[in-house]
Amino acid sequence: MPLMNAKKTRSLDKKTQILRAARSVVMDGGFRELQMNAVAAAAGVAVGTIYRYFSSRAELCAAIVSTTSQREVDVLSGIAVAEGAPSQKVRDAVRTFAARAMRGRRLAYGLIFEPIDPEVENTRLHYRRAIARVFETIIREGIAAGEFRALDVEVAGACLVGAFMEGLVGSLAPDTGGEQSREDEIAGAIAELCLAAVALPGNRYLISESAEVGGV
Amino acid sequence: MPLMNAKKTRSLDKKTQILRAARSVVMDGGFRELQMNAVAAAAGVAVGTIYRYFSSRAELCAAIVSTTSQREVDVLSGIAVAEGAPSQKVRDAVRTFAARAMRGRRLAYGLIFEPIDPEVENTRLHYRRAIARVFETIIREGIAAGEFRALDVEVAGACLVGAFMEGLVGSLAPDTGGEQSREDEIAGAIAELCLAAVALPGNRYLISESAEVGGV
Amino acid sequence: MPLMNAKKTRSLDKKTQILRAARSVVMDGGFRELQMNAVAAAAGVAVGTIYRYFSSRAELCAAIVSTTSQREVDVLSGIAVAEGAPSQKVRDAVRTFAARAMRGRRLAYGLIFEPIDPEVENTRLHYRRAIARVFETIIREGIAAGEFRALDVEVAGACLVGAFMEGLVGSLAPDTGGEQSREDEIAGAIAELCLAAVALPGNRYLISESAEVGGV
Amino acid sequence: MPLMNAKKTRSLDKKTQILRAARSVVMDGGFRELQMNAVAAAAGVAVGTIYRYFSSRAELCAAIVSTTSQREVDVLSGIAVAEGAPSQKVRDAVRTFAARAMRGRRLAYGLIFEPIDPEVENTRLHYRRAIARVFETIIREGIAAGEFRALDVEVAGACLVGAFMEGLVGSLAPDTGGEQSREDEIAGAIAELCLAAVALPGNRYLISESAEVGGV
DNA sequence: AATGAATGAGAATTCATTCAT
DNA sequence: AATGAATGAATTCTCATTCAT
Repeated sequence: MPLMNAKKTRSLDKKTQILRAARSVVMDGGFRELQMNAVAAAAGVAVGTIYRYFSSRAELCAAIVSTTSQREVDVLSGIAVAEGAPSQKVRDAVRTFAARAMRGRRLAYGLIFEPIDPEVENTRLHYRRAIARVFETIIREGIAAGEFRALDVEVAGACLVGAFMEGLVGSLAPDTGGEQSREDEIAGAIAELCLAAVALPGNRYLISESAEVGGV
Repeated sequence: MPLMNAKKTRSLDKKTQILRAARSVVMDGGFRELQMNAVAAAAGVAVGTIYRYFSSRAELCAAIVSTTSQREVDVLSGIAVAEGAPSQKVRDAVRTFAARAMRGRRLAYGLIFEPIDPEVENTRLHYRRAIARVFETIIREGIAAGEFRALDVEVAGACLVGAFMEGLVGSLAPDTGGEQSREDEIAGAIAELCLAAVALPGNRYLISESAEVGGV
Repeated sequence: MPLMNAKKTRSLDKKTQILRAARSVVMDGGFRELQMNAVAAAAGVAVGTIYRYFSSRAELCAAIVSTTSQREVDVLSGIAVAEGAPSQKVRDAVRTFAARAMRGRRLAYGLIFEPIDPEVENTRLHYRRAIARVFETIIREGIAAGEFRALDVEVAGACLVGAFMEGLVGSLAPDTGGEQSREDEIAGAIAELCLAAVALPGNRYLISESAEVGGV
Repeated sequence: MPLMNAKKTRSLDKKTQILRAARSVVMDGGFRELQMNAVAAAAGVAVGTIYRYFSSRAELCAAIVSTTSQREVDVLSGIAVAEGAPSQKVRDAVRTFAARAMRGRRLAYGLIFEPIDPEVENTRLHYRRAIARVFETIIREGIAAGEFRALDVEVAGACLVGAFMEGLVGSLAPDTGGEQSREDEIAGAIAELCLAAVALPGNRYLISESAEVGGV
């Protein structure tokens, strides 16, 4: 039993190791660069070994999408179900996602937007929807709490995701060289914009006009 | 002279014919499916014929991006420079883009988001930025007119593009089967959300709260 | 009749025009660059027109080899049958060929050496042999006249051709920039070497040892 | 360690196997016939396998030129630096080259003369020059030893290479069917001619006149 | 279980040749 | 007779997948 556990552990380790290598390859060059040879080299294993753990390239892609996205979904879900005002949750969610996405811009982007392989499309869409759904939850709560307008929740969820993804990792700031303050500033601006997109005009969590005028 | 015109016209026709076929291939399967054989088959010409008009696959991709995007940029620019309140322009731009994007969802989406080929990337980014810039123009005008908040214009432009692209052609409504009214409804909701994202709380162009509450 | 003549003349003109264009293309880039489109462009005619005069690319190649080589054969033959000492004829033949080959180095070289197309191989070999045969004639005459050694005439003919072709247009002097004196000098050196290769040691046409030692 | 050696040996074997197959393809039809499919078929491997060992067709060509030529250069160099009279070295070099070139006529010829690919041209010219240089070395030594005339060494080197290559594998004796005595005879005749081309008239290594007159 | 050499289907591109105008 | 657009076979190179060791 301990032996089998050891084996299992070992196997899991190797699988993880491959998955991490694959992820780092995608971070550098997008899914286009996810070639089995490259992953094998990065993971320090043979190509054949990858196939012991992933039955095909498509499955490896799906696994990357799945595990990476799930982590984001989990983090965001944590924010969504916590105590606090929905308005503040929108802010937190966006800023949290921002902070995580800034490292691994390419991967984050690919997960949400880049069409990879017809076979992986379902997985990708699944998690993209999942992320949108977290926002939908917050929005729903915000509407109930009288902080947000009465929106079409699905539309709003998708829009928020699109807005901050494009704001964060899209055409904007393709590489600020890791300048932290600028990234924070952008993340903050995006968060405010997302909040404003759904908030009721009178929402007290909105940055007051005067403050903003003074601030920027 | 008429002969040359005829020739030229013919040539253009064939080029257009290939371009259209290529576009339809992309609409169905994304740029990944843009294989020369497939385009040739779709256009009803031989593979070699494509190369008379486009020197490489990359150039064909770029031509698709370029012509299709330019049309959208033009349409949006027309809205941006017209007379009228910036708030209304945001609405119009989003709704116009929506109406156009609904046909050719996959293509419109691909043009903005899908990484294609390193060689075509510049073209794609160029037009993506161009579309964002149209919105920046409107936003700048809106700030000056006291309708919008004092935003980071670049950030806001990108976010709006992301928001409505994702809202329109992303995970949402992968195919409503062309049900017009539903599509209009969504486009309207997105437009309001985009406007709210940038508008000053007191903006008189915002749909009044009461009306909205009653509406959904 | 004059009309038909005119036509015929025109046709011949066009054929010649194409042939010349083709030759110039080969001069620039070797037979590898002899593409029908390139020839058509250079000749100022349509591709299809080439096929009215030459049934295939191979035939066009053959025609280039044939006409160009025949001219060289004729010139060399003229030297071979003229009055004079065989020793002097070797010198003259080499120097004459040299002068002609220097312009159109690439073509001259290609005619003798470059394998083109299996279909053209026979033509090429024919003329290559023809040039060698001219030298064989001179060599035979020189042996009879007691100026040359009793050589295997065929071997000697081939060697002389190889020697001066390689000396003239091969690795040596890839481009002297048209410096005439240097080219003449090389041609002279090659001619002496070729003569020495076949001459009897006591041959009075050989440059005297003392002169040479002093000269170089 | 033995394992790695075994691996390495195997790899080398396969690379060699491919290289040999490629060489035999060139021997049959020149570099023009060196198509990846043909080589794969001849080597009994898949096309992709070739690319494991040679990154491109050009590199495969270059490898053929390089390895084959280097061997010839080495053999000739051995003769050039050995003890003995320069006159005898010229004879030996030519005869040795002849013996080796007779097998693989087409390849030997191609290595020196056939333009292959712009990318491979440098490699080919490098070895062609290298072979010429070996002869230059001998010639220089012969001049110093008072056996050869005071020649332009570069010109003479090139001419000798051209002479014996053309004599051996050119238009002459396209296939004697492997009749050894005839081949030897030709090689001998070429060697004498090459020697005479550079020797001083009184050179005692030259076959005496009387003997020769009687001989042929 | 791990390896990595071998595989070969597939994709882009070229260019001689044809043929409707 | 001339045109030149169209053709498509041929060729190089790639990379996911397999399998003997």
